[in-house]
Formats: sequence, structure tokens, C-alpha cells
Amino acid sequence: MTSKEVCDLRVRFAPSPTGYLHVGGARTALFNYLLARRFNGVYVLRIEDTDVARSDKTFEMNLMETLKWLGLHWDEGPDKGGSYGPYRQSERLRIYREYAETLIKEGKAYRVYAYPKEIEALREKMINNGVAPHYNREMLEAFSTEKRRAEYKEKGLQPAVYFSMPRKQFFLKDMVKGEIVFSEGSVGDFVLLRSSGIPTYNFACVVDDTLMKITHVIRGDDHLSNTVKQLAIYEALGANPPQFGHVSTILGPDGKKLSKRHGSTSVEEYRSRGYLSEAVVNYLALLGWSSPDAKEIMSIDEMISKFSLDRFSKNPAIFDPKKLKWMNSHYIRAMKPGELLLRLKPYIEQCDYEVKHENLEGIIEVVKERIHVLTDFCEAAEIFFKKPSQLPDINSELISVFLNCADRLQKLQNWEKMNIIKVFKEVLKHHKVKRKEFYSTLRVLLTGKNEGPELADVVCLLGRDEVVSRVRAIGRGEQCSE
RNA sequence: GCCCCCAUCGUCUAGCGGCCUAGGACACUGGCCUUUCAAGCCAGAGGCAGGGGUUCGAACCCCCUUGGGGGCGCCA
Repeated sequence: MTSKEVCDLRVRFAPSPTGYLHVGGARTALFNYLLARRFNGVYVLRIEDTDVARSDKTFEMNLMETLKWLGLHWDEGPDKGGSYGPYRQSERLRIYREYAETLIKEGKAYRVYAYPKEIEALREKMINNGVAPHYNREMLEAFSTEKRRAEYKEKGLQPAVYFSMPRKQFFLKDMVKGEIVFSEGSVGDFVLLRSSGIPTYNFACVVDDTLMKITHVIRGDDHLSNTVKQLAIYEALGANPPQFGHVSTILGPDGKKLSKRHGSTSVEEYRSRGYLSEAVVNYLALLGWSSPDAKEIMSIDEMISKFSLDRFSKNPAIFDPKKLKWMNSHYIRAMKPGELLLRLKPYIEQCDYEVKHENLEGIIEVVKERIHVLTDFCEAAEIFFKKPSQLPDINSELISVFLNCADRLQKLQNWEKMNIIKVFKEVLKHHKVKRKEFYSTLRVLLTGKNEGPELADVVCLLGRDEVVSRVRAIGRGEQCSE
């Protein structure tokens, strides 16, 4: 990339607000963000809401919220404004119509007075005849009879505007895939402006990218075949296309395009299931891109400093929830308890017990080692807030050992982990009990579980009163049964 | 049917003609550590889709086959 391009670099993320942000979309957003930040460019958010039926303002809000959560903040967008707005396609309809009009005047586009049903029939007929379903001007304009035009006028209908696809080859120098040739006739004429006056994706996208001075476009390779249409429109408009980089699609474990039936596909779902944005961003970055030093755990700033366009992989990537989970647990373990507490807040509220403790950070410190997602917290920390529901089945000899242990703990001067360990050792010295048996039984006695954090930590955090009370329960339990 | 893209361990990938006896990460298996589980550490298993070329030499370049993905919408 030359220095001139660098200083003018403008990229965009252009989602359509028809659902929650998909992990594939998030990855696209991330790559564009990284490119912008790496080369001091401008990152634009554009809302592609030209699908009136499916677009929803709620999704738009959610999209922006999720993007912010991921830390992918944009410089220009519908909420922030900018010199090239508006940034919502539904607010730019006049612009598209003007451009369509120009193309019609220049003979590069034309009006079609055909009903969608008729076009559909035409299409089916071609498919049935084993011909590629490509339209051309001649077959489409056949519908535009005098009679039909009058009918449209009478009913107040607007004709759709079709683009006249030039019969020639198109070349694309893709930043990811390399040189691609679209042979002549690979696509036919297609709709620019619907009869509703709303532009189609390919048209709006080109007009906007041109007007918004977008220099680089990183997107999923499901757009690759359509790029020829866009290239043709750029040419018709007399505009220079941006540099394209088509990243391979993210697939599900079965090798098919990642979809709902593979489980969670939206960033929102991972967020609510207790994933950290750092982990999501980090994992997504590794799907189709790799850092030059082979380092996998990277902060977003690290990714920015290492980002370059020549490290994209051409092959499709299968989404691996296991690795994401591993990465998430890694980030949880690496996080300072104070910070983790903040992230944990919404999940703590969902616990079915009251989380109240003078040293909650201390609890988080020992619990974070064994959780993979934030939603694991409630179950993992339960031992500190709930007394065990069942007492272990132990003999009276052992009971007296534990009662003695409780007495010693009761009298312990400074309630500190090291001192608690000393008490354990004393008890083991004075009683004929196996180490392993002592510790494992004490654990069950205190927590009702066979596994958990280091016992001294548990005891320390539980606090003197609670520990003594829980241990002595075994004594009371025996009394009751007699 | 036509067009386009892709092909390295199960998965993500490194590799850009000799540093490859193909490296790393996740997952998996075994061991160590340890009062348990987890983490951590060590070790192991596991791959260049197949076939032709080009070359002194090919995972890497070319062609074919096969396999996978995507597109061909008044969806984006």
C-alpha cells in the first residue's frame, strides 16, 4: 500500500438491520476496523436498510450496541454524522434516483414495465430450457408496450429500472483472492431501482461507496460473484471502484454456511452466554487472518499494530466453538478480579442466591481459574453463599477430628490462608487420619462437593463463623439422628 | 444448468521452489504437579485430496479429476 493511499484510506462496515449481528458480520466489521486503525483511515458505519420488509429499527439499534460492545467504534455513522451522510440508505433514496435517471439518459439503464410475476415466469422458463436465467434489454423491453405504459400510468405504478450489463469481460484484482476474470455473459441485466423506487443492494452500495469515498472494502466472499455487477456500475458511473478484499465465509461444523441450526451464530448470543468481547474479537480475527509472529492471543491494539492485507487465508473457515470457549476462559483467567467483577455484574444478578460478601473479589480470584464463561460463575461460586444441602456420611471418629479442627479454627489468631494451613497440619499431626481423607472429607463437609478451589482458600474466604458453623453441623446432625 | 471461489493434522492455521523428518494453536491421549477439580508443565497421536506435468529439486508453479463453498432475486 502506498503512502498516498494510506492517508486517504476510508473503509466501511455496511450491515443490513435485518437481524442480530452475525459472527461473520462481526468479523467483517473487525477486519475493516483493523484496516482503518492500522493505516490511520476513517471507519464508516452505513446502514443498508433497503429491504423494507425485513429491516427493523430495533435491529439497527442492536447492531450498533453490539459493535460498541466489541469495541469497534466508528468515526462516521448514522448516530455520529460525518461529511458524507446521511449514513442510512433509506435516507438517501433521492440520490439513488438521480443516479438512476442519469444512467437512463445515457442509455446505460432502462425502465421495465413488467410485473414481478412476469419476470418470474420468464426466469423459470429459461431455467427449464436449461439456459442461464439472464435477462437482456430486448426481452425485458418487450413488456413495455404502449398499452402497458398507459396501464402503469393509470394505476400510478412506477417501472423498475434495469441496468444494461455490458457484454464484455471484467477484471478484478482482489486483495485476498488475487486476479479474477469474469467472463462475458456471466450475468445478465439486473434491477437497479425497484418499482417501489428503492434501490437494490448492488446499486445503493456502489453509489454510496463512491460518494462516501470508500477506498477499501473487505467483505465476505459470498459477494464475490456479485462484484462483477458492481464493477459494471462503477464503470457506467465513471467512478473508480475501491480495492476489494473478499474474505472466505465462515462455515458451520458440517461445512455449510454457518446458520442457526449450528447453534449460536449471533454475537449477541455469545455475549449473553457469558463470553467476553476480547475473546470474541480475538477468536474472530483468527478466522481467515493470522498474525505474522504466529501469536494467537492478542488484544485489539496488538491486532491493529500487526494487521496487514497479505495475511488473509483464502480457504473457508469452520467456526470452532471449542476454541472460542478456550480463549474465553483464557481471558477470564488473565483478567484482574476487579475488572472481572464489573463484567460479572449482570450474571451475578441472575444467580438464584444472594451474592453478598465482604471479599467478593477474593472469591472471583479463586473461582475465575475454573470457569469458561461468565455464566459459569453462579454455579462455581455457589459454595461460598449456600450451605451444603447434604452432610457427608462419616464415622464418629472422623467427626471428632473435624470438631477439633473447628475448635482450633475458632481460636485462630489471624484468619489468614497460611495460618489456616497450619491448623490443618496440626490437626493431621494430632489425629490418626489420612491426609487425603481429611482434606477430601472436609471439602465435602464444607461445600457439599468433590471438587473446587484450593481448600485453604475456600476456608479463608468462607470466614471463621461460617466455617465453624458448617463444620459443627456434622456434630449437630449426629445428635439429631440419635 | 451456467459462472466464480477454495483445497496442509478432526478444527483454525504457518509455509509463499531447497531451511519440511511439514511448525504452532484448539480438541484428543498419556504423564508430572496437587488435598479435589481446573489451570499449568512435559510427552504422544494426527495432515500436504488424487493424477499428470515444469524443475537438479515441489506442500509451494501449471493442467486435469475429485471434493467442498458461494452466486445466477424487484434479498443483502
